[in-house]
Amino acid sequence: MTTLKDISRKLSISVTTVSRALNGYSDVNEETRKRIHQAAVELNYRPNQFARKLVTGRSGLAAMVLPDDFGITTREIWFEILAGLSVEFAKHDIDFVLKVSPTDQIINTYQRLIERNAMDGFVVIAALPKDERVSLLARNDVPLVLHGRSEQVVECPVFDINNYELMLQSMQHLLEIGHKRIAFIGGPANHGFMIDRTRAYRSALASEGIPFNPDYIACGERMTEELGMVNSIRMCRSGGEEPTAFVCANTMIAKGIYSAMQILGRNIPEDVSVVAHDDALPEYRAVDFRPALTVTRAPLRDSSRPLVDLLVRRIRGEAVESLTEIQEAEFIVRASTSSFKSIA
Amino acid sequence: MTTLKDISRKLSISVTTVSRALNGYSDVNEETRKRIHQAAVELNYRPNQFARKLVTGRSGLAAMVLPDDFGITTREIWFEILAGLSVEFAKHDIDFVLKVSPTDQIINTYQRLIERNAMDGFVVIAALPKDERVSLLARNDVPLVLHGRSEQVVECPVFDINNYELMLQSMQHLLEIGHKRIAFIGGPANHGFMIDRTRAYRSALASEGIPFNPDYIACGERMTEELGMVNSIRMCRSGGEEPTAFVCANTMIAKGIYSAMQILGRNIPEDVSVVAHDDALPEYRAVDFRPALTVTRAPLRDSSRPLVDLLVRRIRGEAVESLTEIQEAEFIVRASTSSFKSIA
DNA sequence: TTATTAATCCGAAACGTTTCGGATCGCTTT
DNA sequence: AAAGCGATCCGAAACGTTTCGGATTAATAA
Repeated sequence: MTTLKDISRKLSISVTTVSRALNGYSDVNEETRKRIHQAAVELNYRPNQFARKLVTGRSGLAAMVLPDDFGITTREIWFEILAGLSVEFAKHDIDFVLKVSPTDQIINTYQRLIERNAMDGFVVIAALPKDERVSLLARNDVPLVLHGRSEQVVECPVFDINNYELMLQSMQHLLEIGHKRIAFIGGPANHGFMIDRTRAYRSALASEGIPFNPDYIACGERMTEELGMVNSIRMCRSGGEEPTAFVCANTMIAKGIYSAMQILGRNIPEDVSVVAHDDALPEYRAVDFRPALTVTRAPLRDSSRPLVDLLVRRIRGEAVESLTEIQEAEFIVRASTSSFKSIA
Repeated sequence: MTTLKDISRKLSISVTTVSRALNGYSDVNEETRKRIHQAAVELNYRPNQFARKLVTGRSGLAAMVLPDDFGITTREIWFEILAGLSVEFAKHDIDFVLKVSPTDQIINTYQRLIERNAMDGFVVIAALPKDERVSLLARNDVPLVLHGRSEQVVECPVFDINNYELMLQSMQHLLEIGHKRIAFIGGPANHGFMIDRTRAYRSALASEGIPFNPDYIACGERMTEELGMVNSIRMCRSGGEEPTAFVCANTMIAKGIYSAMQILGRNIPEDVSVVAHDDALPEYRAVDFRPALTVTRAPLRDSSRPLVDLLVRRIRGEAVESLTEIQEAEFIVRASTSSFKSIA
């Protein structure tokens, strides 16, 4: 392994200068910088991360810890997120470490990681309004980036999609084409994104003077096909008035509703309209639904870059105030929504 | 952050002795060791991994690099593997870093990681007979553990399931209950596990004097439902004699065959028998197949522990010869296989 | 001419460990 | 009494970087 000292010796230049040249300091002559760089590539020099960490305090490591029961979502989605983060971190020369922890040990795992002091930062996904993970990390002054907005006023960078707005768009679309009985099937009620979307749901209804019907809203721990299937069937069979439209927190739920409607002998979009939020998972392509699914679209893959960027900037010491990014979703009308014709 | 020096100062004992006490060396008095340990917990001492790495050369980091197109398998499976590795490494106080790399850059990625010299070891999955990753790592003397047997005689620990044996079991079962036209649908022909299983397939046939029919074997890059579906349909429609039994390299393929048979109007197990190898993924539970699927079973989850153990022992310097572990699969007969009755 | 300044460079300390090569002391053997 | 030994401890160097606080030189300003 070649070290600074090797380059220093070869060129008869001090270790200090070699270090400063390689790190782009201004107090080194342009020509010696050239020579140093050249020697560095010739000798195939790689800085020793650990020596560097020892003095700078940076480790070049960032982590994410996830529950071994996969929390609100599925393996595919986690993997999508992980893969994205890994490649984005790599661009900043940061190694991405994955910690899987028993669900009831999550906080302990964070605690240990913080104590060991080996991570430059964390990415925290699926923010709860009062998120213990966030407060623990923030309290210990370790950089984190949060996916999803947390209620607590916290000194940390945040990335999120505009959940309020995208829900509003879906609702307005359905309302415009005449729907009045609109159901919403989503994830855990306590999560940030659900709070925002529920708020938008209610406010859209209110703006049309439609009373809020609690039977038309369903929340489940896991946003799966099953959730969509079970709840849409329940809503249609409850004996009351059936919903004429469904909005779903993701495309898996929509898929479940498609199956349910087939079982119940309802046609999409003639009998019921369906719109979903689309994370753009390759396994659930909204365009491949039959009929093709109307969605608000915000690819999960696209969240990795901003998440990593925000965290890196935080680690570099940028002011937290500037580190917020809210992404707007795209609204794409396809064949799964059509205007509601009341039964003749 | 508390350091050795802090403990040393507090107890008026040299840093050396503190270090040696904490690391269990024998040349420190039992009583002072006690005091040191106590002080360590009082001060909440955590050794600085980076200082340690600097002198020992160990980083407490292990990595796995995977292709961004997920190679032979699916997101769920990768995630299952990742999760298992993460928790097992954690037991050895090793952080697990995940590298996702463009498929055509895999070797470069390894190269860079090796140069940076920041990983204690790698786990390499899905061995090819001549595996460039393996030879690269071995050549550079970096510890790795291999999942799947590689043809090349290589100085590295290996974990595998007994692919030859499990295939033999499936075949013998089918042969015993009278099947003669047995098809095999599996993964990429060049992978170690496929080579072993194909060998077993042919030798089982040979032992019954049944000629090998190349039309009855199908290999695909990705072992998915689609692969099972497409190939089983093709085999049944080829115009020649239809197979009376299928053996599948995993349960997803089996699922595809189930769908295909339904489409073709064939009943399982009356018309065709199906047996698969079962990695025990929660999403594809063989017992939940209708009819329940006969399998050779070797849970993927169970491979994490041996993989990690082998790698850790290799890192610690154990002789490679002792570091091989081959796991036998369990054979479980369920309802998807029944004796072949030639059409009356 | 002398003082100032800018451009380059460098020595040495520091980060927190581990480890090599003794040192000390009291006991046992000769 | 001298030598040897085991048990226990420790100083100092080393790992590879970064960085603080100058040092040197030549050009510029006074």
